[in-house]
Amino acid sequence: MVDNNDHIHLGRLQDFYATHKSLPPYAKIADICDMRSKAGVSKLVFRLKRDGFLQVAPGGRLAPTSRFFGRPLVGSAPAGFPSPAAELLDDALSIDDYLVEHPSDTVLVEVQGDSMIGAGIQPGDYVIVRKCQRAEPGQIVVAIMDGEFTIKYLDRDEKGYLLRPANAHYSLLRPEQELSIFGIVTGQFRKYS
Amino acid sequence: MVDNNDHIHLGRLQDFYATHKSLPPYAKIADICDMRSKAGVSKLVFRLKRDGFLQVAPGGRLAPTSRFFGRPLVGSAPAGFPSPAAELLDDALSIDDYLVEHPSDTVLVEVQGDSMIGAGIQPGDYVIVRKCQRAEPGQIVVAIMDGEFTIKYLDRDEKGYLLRPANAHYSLLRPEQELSIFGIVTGQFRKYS
DNA sequence: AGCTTAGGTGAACGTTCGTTCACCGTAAAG
DNA sequence: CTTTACGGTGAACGAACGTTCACCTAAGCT
Repeated sequence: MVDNNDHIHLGRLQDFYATHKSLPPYAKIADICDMRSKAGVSKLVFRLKRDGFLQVAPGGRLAPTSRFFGRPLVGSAPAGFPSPAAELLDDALSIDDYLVEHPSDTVLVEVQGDSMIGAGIQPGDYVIVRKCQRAEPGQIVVAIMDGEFTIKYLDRDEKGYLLRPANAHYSLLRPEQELSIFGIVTGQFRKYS
Repeated sequence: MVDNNDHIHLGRLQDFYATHKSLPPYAKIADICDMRSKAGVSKLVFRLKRDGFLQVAPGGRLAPTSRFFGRPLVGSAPAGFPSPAAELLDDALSIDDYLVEHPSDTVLVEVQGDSMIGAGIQPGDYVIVRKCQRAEPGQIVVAIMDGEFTIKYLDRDEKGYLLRPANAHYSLLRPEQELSIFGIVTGQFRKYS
């Protein structure tokens, strides 16, 4: 463990980033961390980079790493007591980052109907959809039928593609002529009031 | 509505930010957006600021606004064709903000087991848990039994509280003595590989 | 046609950036 | 009691920053 004040400085930076979604220039960091010289900041930044909290993004700007975000992820620890120490699992900074890999061509669609209830997709849920025309059998897709969105498994048999609901009360859909795919379902989320 | 290419440029910036958690300097933005001059970027940034996608953080750095993160929300529009124009209309929301109302006492728990499959909560999903000791019957809670997390409906009958799975293969759990509630499930999300 | 609007270009310019250097004070190690 | 290591200081400096300007081109309008 560290015996210096870097974790305090880091905390200040985390607060700033949480508020402004951006890291300030060195002069402002000095301000935030009660330092009086940019040279001190330069050394601080060196340490935080070395320790894996900061990195340099393309273009040269300072950027946070995944380690910069203290994110409470509690594992379903099978044994023992759920300790806060076991929280830090890596790789996702926020739910947004985890669910949306390509923001520019990703949209949300609200689920209507219970045709996918067997796949854990309920009415009122939102699905995260990456817009694209091509999809693989087995994927859950948003297709356009009769001008409406419909969410189904994409399947194919010897006669061609078909849309399969995850609900025994619905039947297979075989597109009349051409199947119009709006996008691929890459995620799903739901909120309990 | 816009008739220019700014939403494409914005998309590039969103992708960059999603990857690097930081906005690049103008020269790099020009690079990203296939522009050849910083002057063009300057005008682009002016427009994106005017339209509420960007702002200037303390220190003078460019920073995203909440609108920058808003994901286009495509309704299950019953009529008409889903036009890209309809997407950009203001129904944008940030998944984080939507799902997590109280960040300071909210944690994520990975779901293990299929005891809540009937409620659309599958193994591998994440549930958003607001830590608190009190819960109401009917809510989905994370309880601690034998040192392990367990996700169940909280119910109560004339004999007291009990934990009810959403899976016919599991049976009701009546806590031996005291029921230890870790938190209330306020949301759920899942990612498809 | 002629005019206007709007996005983009390329160069110039003053400002600000982050680095570097010698130096200071404290605290642990020899 | 030195010595060393380390975080921070203050000034100086070249490089990079974002703005500004005149100009270009294409599209829309009358």
